Amino acid sequence: MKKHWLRVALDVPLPGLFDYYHSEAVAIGTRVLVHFGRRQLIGMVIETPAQPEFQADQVKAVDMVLTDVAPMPSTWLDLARFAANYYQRPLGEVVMPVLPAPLRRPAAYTGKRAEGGPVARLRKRKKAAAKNIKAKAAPELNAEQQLAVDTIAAKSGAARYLLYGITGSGKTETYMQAALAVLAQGKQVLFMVPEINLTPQFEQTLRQRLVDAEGQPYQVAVMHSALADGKRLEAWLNVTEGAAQILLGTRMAIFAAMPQLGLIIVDEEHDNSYKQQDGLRYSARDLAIWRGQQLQIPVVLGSATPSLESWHHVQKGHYQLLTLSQRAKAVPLPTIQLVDTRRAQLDQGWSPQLIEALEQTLAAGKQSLIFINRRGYAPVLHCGSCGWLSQCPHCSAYAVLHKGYRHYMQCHHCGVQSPVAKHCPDCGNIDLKPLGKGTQRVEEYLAERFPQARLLRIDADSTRRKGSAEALFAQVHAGEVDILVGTQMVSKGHDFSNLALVGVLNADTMLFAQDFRAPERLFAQLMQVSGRAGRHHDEARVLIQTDYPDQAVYQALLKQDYELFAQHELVQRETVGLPPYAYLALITAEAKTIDQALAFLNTAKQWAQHPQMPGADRVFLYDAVPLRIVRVANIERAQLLIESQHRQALQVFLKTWGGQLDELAKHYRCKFTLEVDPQDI
DNA sequence: AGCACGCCGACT
DNA sequence: GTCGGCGTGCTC
Repeated sequence: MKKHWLRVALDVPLPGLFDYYHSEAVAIGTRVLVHFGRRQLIGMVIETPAQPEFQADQVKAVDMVLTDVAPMPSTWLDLARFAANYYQRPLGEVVMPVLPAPLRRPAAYTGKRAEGGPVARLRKRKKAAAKNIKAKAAPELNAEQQLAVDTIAAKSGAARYLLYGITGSGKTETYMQAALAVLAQGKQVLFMVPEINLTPQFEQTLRQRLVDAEGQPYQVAVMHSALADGKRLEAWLNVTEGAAQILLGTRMAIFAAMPQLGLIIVDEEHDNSYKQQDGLRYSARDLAIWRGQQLQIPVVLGSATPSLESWHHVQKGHYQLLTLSQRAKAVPLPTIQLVDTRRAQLDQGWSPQLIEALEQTLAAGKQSLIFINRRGYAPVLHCGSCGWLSQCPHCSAYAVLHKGYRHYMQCHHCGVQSPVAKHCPDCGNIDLKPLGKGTQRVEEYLAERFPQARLLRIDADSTRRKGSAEALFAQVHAGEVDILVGTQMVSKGHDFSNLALVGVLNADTMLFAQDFRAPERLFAQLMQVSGRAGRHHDEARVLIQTDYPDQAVYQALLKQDYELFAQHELVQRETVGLPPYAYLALITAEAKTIDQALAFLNTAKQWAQHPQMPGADRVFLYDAVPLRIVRVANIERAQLLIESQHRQALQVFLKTWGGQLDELAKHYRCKFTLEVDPQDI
């Protein structure tokens, strides 16, 4: 019997592919059921070599060739290969986890109830009739929107656009019309959104607006992680087999195989949730750009506050800028005011201006939103009388107070430690306090101060139960709430028609987080939350309390001027050599003791300095530092930042160096992760 | 990552 | 006497 050798990708954290054989030829991209050690796994055939690389007498036969779906196409495998290489993970950790669970679960094929496999069982179930959707007519586009649509539709081949438009400027309608032009050519469209459960109306808009010339709706498939296995499989089959023309999904949707893909749209492209935070740590936005290039199709990134990476690409001429500067409904932008809290008589953190605004809004029968940031606890040392902050002498970052058996200040960027200042170096004040107080008392205070107001808090805690977020938002829309207290959850998607006031309490704690992207996030967040107010209302106000009204980010917010902010921030980034002027990778090590984690990272750094290490002369390694939250579940964590001016040099370096770290980690009894293009430092 | 083997502590 | 803790070694 002839043995057909197969090299199979398996979802195991081991480098490389695994050799198997089969009695007949198997096409590349086919899934196979195999024995691996003592367990059974489903993997994917990646190569069909003439000879195995592994010792031939130890190569096992494949248990089953799974032909219930077509082999994955070669362009899809190229995308997976690129992602595996770029993010430094084995190919099996890319190709398998991105498939719907039933397609990679052995029990779905071998179990007692597995007859025919999950795909056959799905097909056997009676197909529900398509919902009758009432199509909506196309609204008239303004000149800017029309220009954007025409520009996107005019060019064939690869093209990258940044659709830069303020809240309410009609980005969504621009997407729709651009999509319609592509759909009319018989092509598919991929829409990506940060979090689907926060934007349910987006799906409705797609279904209502995307109809063909005869008024027949195009088929929409939806994909996100909260979807049940069967539903996800169904959506996946619909797009891969071309039955659905539109895929609306979160970051995972970038890995859907779409045979006729003709346009990719990434809405809110600056949003952090496009970056996967475990396993393969990919950026769906960046992969969208790659995929557009690969397939020679246009990619549209949309945002009111683009990532500085994308803005930089515009300035370099890599992306074409499409600007929407007019509000579609001719409603003026809300006015933004800064409340200088150094000069205000605060009552438990509340300025008289904000209290007065709340009173007025209540009296007018309008709604208010108090926006709070739960992650505002970075203990930057702060002088209340002159505003001094514990700036690191070597970086554009702040040294953070470490409390423990001994107290010290440390910059998490360069690792430099210093003693805790006993008095303010600028004015001598001895009453230095860490900035960043808790926010739990916000609701209590409001309840006390405004006993007649109906309060509602929307955050991760209050919406833990499935579906409860929608119920809470419905209360706001129904006018059952006077003052809404919310975290960043409320800043996305929802459009509150009666909202006339937004108050921001602890913005400064967001600004002085040790992450260099903190100002960028703060700006995007506050612009976005401001956009919740006054979308149907002509006198909406936003009040931001701050000790630092002169900071560039607040001055830009005051003018609602993204370009001013981006310009300022890019100069800073260039000066200190941070993205988008440099490329980063981050190693995070976990061990029983912080010493083990640090020893592992320090040795790894020494290895990097070996003259023979490829790319080492063009990368810079910072010192290993403990994480801000060092200890989690009895594991201590430290990290090491790697920087290079050259993406390719960093890639080459990581490939060799990163490949040697498994062995080293074992020696120090560490676990580690390597993240390319980290978003959170 | 799983999964099994293997060698030491507190229980029916 | 066993149940079970998690160290360590292997997976084509």
